[in-house]
Formats: sequence, C-alpha cells, structure tokens
Amino acid sequence: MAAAIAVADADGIGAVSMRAVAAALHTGAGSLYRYLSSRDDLLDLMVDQAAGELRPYPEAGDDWLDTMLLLARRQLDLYRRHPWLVAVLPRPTAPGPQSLAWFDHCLAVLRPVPAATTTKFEAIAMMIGVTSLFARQETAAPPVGFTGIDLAAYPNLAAAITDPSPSAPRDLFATTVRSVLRGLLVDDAG
Amino acid sequence: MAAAIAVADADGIGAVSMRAVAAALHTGAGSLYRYLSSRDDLLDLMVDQAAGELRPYPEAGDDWLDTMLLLARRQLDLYRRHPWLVAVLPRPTAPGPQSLAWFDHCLAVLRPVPAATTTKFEAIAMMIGVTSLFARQETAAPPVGFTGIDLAAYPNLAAAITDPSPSAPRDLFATTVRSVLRGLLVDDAG
DNA sequence: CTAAAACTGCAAACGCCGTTCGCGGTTTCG
DNA sequence: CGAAACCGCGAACGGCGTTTGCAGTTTTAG
Repeated sequence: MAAAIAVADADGIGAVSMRAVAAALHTGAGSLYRYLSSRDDLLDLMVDQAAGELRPYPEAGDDWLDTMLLLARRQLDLYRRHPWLVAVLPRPTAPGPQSLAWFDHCLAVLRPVPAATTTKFEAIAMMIGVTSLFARQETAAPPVGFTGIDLAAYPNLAAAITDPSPSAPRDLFATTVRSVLRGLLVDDAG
Repeated sequence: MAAAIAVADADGIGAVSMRAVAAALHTGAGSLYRYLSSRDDLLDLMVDQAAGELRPYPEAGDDWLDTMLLLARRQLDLYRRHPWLVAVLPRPTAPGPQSLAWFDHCLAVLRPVPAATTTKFEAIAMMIGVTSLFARQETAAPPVGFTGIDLAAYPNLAAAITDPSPSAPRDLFATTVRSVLRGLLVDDAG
C-alpha cells in the first residue's frame, strides 16, 4: 500500500497498475491478490491511508468557522501532497475508518452550530467538494491561455481578457469556503 | 459522435470504448481513427456537443444573481441528462466552441457587476464546479447508509444520526450557488 | 475516358491492463 | 512429524487503445 502511494505520488494514479505496484515490491502482479480483492480495493486503502495523514486534528477554537476553514486548509494541503487523491475520491465507495474519524471531528467542531444534522452533513460535504475543486484547479498544469482561440466569436470574452482592471489579491479559498459554510449553516445569510 | 453519446447515456462513460462505438456504427474499431486522433479526441467532441444543448441561453433578467442561478440550473439539468459529463469534464483539455460560447454568455450576464475580470472568471469557474458537485452527488447511487459501520468509534457521528431534529426543506443548490457567487462577486459580503 | 491520387473500411496485430488459476515451496500448528 | 494453511510465481484470458498494411471505392487531373 505504501508502495502504491509512492508510485501514485511519483507518476500519477494512472501509473498505479497491479504490475507496477508489484514490481515496486519485487514480486508478481498476481501475488497482490493474496491481500487485495481488486484494484479498487487498493485505491480505497490508499485513500484511507492518506486520510490518516490529517491527524492530529487541530483543536476547536472559539470561532467554529475559523476552525472549519483550518480543517479545509489541512485537507487542501493533503491534496497538494497527493494530487491523485482528487482523481480517486469521486468513486462510489464506502469511507474508511480514517475518513470517518475526520468526518466525526468536523461534526464535533460544528456542535455549537444550531442547525439540523442533515444540514451539517450537507455543509461538510460541500466543504470537502469545494476543497477538491481548488485542488483540481491547482493541479491542472498551466492556466490555459487563450492561444489559438478565435476571439471574434466571443465578444464578452474578448472584452474581458483585454480589460486590464487589476484585482486586489485575496484568499480565494478562504472566501469561498466561508461563503459556502455561512450560506448553509447560518440562518439569516441563506 | 452521436453514437458515442448514446452509448454513454445508456451504459456510462466506461462503456464508451472504440470497439463499442464502432459496433454501434456497424464498423470496425480501427476505422474510427480516420476521423479521430484518439479516444480523448472523441470525449472532447462529446463534451462540446453536449454543451451545445445549453442553447438557447436564457435572457439576462433584472437581477444578475437570479440569471446566473438560472444558468446553473440549466447546466445541472444537462448533467442529469448526461451523467457521464461530470466524469469526463475534469480532464485537462481545451474548451470547445460551444463551451466557450456558454462561458461568454456568463460574462455577458455578469457585465453589470463591478468586479475585476479575474474575479468574474473565478466566480464562473466556481459556479461550474459547484454544479458538478451537485450532479455527482445526485448520480451517486444510494445515499450511503451507515450499515456495517461501528458507531462506537465515532461519538459525534453516532450522536448526529440518532438526532431526529428535522430540517426545513430548502433548495440546497440555490442556497449554495447564491452563497458562492455573492461571496466572490459582492464586495461587502466577502 | 483513363490513369493517378486520395480516401475509406477492415482485420490483424502490438502492448498494456485487471484478473484468475494451478503449480511448487514454505511456514505454521496440532 | 504430518497436515493444513499460506505464499510467490508465471502463464493465460479477455478487453482495452492504437497502429498498420491491404484491398475497394471515390474523387481528381490529364
């Protein structure tokens, strides 16, 4: 499993083939099936192993929103360390113990929030999703320039990219996460 | 290409193999390479073809936020019609003409918003991302019950799922999209 | 009209993939 | 010590994306 994660970190999730992992272990591909039922099984184990890196969890502070943002940042860092995670996560699979523990901790942080359980679940799911979106965008190699695009057909886009109006630098991730959590969990801001 | 979309709608993106598409066209797999350079090429064409279904675009109304939400709903409906889209989109690929046209329309809707161009780009990207998150969640077959999970190890989760506090039904998608767009595009709400 | 050029469909083949299976060799346990 | 369990291994199966050479057809040029 550690070998599989090493391969994924180095060459991407596409390089995590049974033969490649087995080769890293100096053994044959078929031998892995003594311990795994399938490749999906291996991926599940890799995900939960990576989720374990989120420990130790930061303590809950005074402001639950700040704490949640800190949790989100930790997860974003995890995605940066293991870019293959964002590609592997969106499979319909049961969460492992480490993932459940992290989810449990999120619920603990949200304890002082007066919202329904269902709402909290949705909010956490959204926070995870938004974090994965940012990780994916960062991973995508070059911020696609508009080379080779006929701008004549897209007037608004043409006008936009020639607009030199500067934007004040800000923490886009923090802004988005806060907006989502506040929008879902705080009544008057819905 | 229409054949490929038909296969994907019926049996998922995994069933879109060169041989399957060729079989639907009563031809051989290799023959497709007379018109496509690779399988990724086919997927790109499928995506842009699907993006064409977003036309005609709804006219911009008085409230740009309402209009953007309507655009997001149209896109969510598209994802519902073609669930394979959410699995195919997150590849690093250049957007096709239909996708660009839709993006251009979004910029037109955001014209009255006093924000930097970069900010608008980020906001649109986030809207697309959040929409895909919802589509993915809907597609994921059964809302995973907590069967077979040892709740003893996760106290907060155990307490949460036994909590019968009802939540007022609300439009989660609208709430989230509005929160994100407002958080990114409206100054005082950051 | 004819000959050359371009295009098209097709089957076979290559190398990769996940997975299964049966074989000997090794370890563990009664 | 013998039996049972476990282990690693190579071969094999079917499927995948893709390449390639060969016929047949269509278009173009002389």
